[in-house]
Amino acid sequence: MDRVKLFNDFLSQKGLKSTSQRKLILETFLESESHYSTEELYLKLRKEHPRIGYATVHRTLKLFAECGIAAERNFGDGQTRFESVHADEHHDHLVCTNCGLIIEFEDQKIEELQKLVASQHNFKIENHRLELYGLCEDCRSQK
Amino acid sequence: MDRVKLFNDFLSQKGLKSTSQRKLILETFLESESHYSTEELYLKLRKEHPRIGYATVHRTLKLFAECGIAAERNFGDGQTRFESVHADEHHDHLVCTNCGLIIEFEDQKIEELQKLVASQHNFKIENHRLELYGLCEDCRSQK
DNA sequence: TATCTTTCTGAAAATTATTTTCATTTTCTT
DNA sequence: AAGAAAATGAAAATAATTTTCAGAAAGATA
Ligand SMILES: [Mn+2]
Ligand SMILES: [Mn+2]
Ligand SMILES: [Zn+2]
Ligand SMILES: [Zn+2]
Repeated sequence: MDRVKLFNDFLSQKGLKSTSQRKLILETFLESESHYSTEELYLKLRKEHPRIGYATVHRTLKLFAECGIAAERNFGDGQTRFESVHADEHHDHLVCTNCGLIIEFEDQKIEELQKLVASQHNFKIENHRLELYGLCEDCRSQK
Repeated sequence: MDRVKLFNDFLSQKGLKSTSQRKLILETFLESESHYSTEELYLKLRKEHPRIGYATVHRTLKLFAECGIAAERNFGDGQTRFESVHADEHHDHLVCTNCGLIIEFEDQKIEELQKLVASQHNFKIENHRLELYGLCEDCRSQK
């Protein structure tokens, strides 16, 4: 896997150490394409590895973000979430306010229009967030 | 002022009371078009009204949001901000990551494309947030 | 391999924004 | 004016995140 190598390179470049915990956390993080909060990943890990510490999980997720293999997200539920980043890909989110479902999308026209808006204000965009909150297909029909 | 009436109607409809603090906080909140955190508004109020309590300011801002005359925003600095809402208007934000400047914009094409994305996923949008982070004109030239 | 230095870990404490509690005060209805 | 209901402000509680710190582990060096 490529992101495992990216992380290992990041660690050695920073003089940080490769530990069993970091390997485990990265492996589990990459296993699913979830948008994990620290709490959620910690609880998942603890099932198989009861000795793991919350602080270690959190610190490691922050390292992933610093390294660039993960991105921090906030969907307004008061918890920072981390999602795996795929090389140079970008996407935005549809978030179901009823069941929490997260759908990813990318719309090139919207991206272009954002750049246009920024240039109209002499603004240099570093990053952006676009989130559409509402009801997903299932939750709509259940009403 | 219209939003003063809106808030008073909201209070009486909910069986809540009109107090000197609520009047003062609303008046000060409406005075400027800022994006206030509780802390910021509290500090501003305290200069003239040292007896005002932080909790009262915060509770009142939440009431404004519930009433619909204010909206809660999060620009990623860890503080919830409140801004005055103008009837049925909507806007998104450019946020300077260097000086904190906030520029408001509305782009009808982007809004349309958002609806299109949502409909492609059978998603019913309730609300959305679009924030473009980067450097404002001044901060760009100072680099 | 043994030793040494540095970093890491996990538990607990600290921090920070927000929310709640509660005794007292204020509003506003009889 | 009296009573009921709600509001206030200070302090405590809560919750997510971050930091501290003593002991453990990694990995460089001899
Ligand atoms: Mn995502
Ligand atoms: Mn605004
Ligand atoms: Zn749903
Ligand atoms: Zn700026």
